[in-house]
Amino acid sequence: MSGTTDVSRADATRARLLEAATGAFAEKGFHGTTTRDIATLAGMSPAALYVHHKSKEELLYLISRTGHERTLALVEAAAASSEDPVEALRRLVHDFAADHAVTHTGARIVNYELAALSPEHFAEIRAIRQRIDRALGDVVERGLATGAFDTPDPRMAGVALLSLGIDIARWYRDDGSWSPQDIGARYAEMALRIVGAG
Amino acid sequence: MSGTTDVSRADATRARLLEAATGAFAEKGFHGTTTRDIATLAGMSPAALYVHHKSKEELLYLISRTGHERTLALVEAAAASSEDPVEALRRLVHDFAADHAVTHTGARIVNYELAALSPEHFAEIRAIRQRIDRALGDVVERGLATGAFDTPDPRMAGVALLSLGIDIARWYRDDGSWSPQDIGARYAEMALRIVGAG
DNA sequence: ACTCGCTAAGTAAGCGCTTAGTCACATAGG
DNA sequence: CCTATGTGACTAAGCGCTTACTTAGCGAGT
Repeated sequence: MSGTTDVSRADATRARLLEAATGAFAEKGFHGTTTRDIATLAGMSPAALYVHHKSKEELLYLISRTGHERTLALVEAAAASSEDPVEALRRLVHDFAADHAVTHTGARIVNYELAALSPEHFAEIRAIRQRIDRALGDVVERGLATGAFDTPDPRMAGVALLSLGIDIARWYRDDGSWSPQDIGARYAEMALRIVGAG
Repeated sequence: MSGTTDVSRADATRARLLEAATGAFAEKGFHGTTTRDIATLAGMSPAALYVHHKSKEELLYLISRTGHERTLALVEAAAASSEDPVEALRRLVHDFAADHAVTHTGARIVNYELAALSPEHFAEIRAIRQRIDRALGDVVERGLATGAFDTPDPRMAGVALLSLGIDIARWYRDDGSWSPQDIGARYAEMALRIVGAG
């Protein structure tokens, strides 16, 4: 009982530190954030960070890996959600865009702080990104194969679709007038126009 | 004459420092770049930077302002290049996308290092960005007014068009297989599909 | 029941190092 | 001699991270 309590308390502290790091990295970038910033945001002393994590870079890696894995799961689920390429792509772009809006702080780190990762961590993350690209590319190819899509350069269209979603992390603000669901729905329609479905 | 020579030599040195800073900021970010990185890249001693520039932030500001002014000029020229909204938008997106590919190092700083600017410099830059947004928005509105475009949410379509171009700065590599002209042409076609022209 | 030693969580202080920026001085052209 | 250009040596401040230490809760031995 008490053991369990201790473990969950430690986990909560780790999570607080990760949340603090996410906010700070998203706002000021990895190199613009100090370990004191993170500790202060989490309401702890600078040394507490090192009780729970090996280094500042490890915090970045954990945030980046978690975010990438969530996105990969979301994209693969959407790709497999329907036999119909139109419906699969609609859901993929909808969920991808809405997720980038909801988790825009994390998504900012995921997409714009890759260069601050260690070479080993970067290699691991890059592999996940390639799986995301492939899942999207497969849906586009399915649509071309069935004749549902019509685009002169499918690979470039795929890059553009990803850009649309990723860039949301750059411009989205919580106090804006568009909800993540609005954005997801509109972006899904734009995506279908881009690939010539309709 | 010799006075002129001296001035142009100084200008060349300033330009070398700006180029070095552009490369370093684009690769490692403003906070991840040291003044020694910049000076070394420019082939000078660390102190030489301060002969020609007030601070590291001033370098960022100069790079950012120059880049934004170039983009604004390009966008306004494209918007005014044709009475036909379809042709104006085609040229705008083509030039915007191709320029982000050609100048991707500078464009990366322009779009992803805004938070590192001083508050005063940021305010100035933001004003330029708003003029860019407005120029694009005007073209989209013209297309809607003439019935050439058809889109349920023109403001969101405008944001998406900008995202398409801006995100090129994130993924474009000089050794890739697509030329800036290829990208510009394909992206212009995708843009017209997004706004429902066609 | 009650110490005792063990462990995990957390901190105050500060180490070794790097940072942006400064300054006295050297050099060269006029 | 004067000004513009550039440098090596320097400084104050801030960085990531470590260390020595405190505190609190736990099971084991008696």
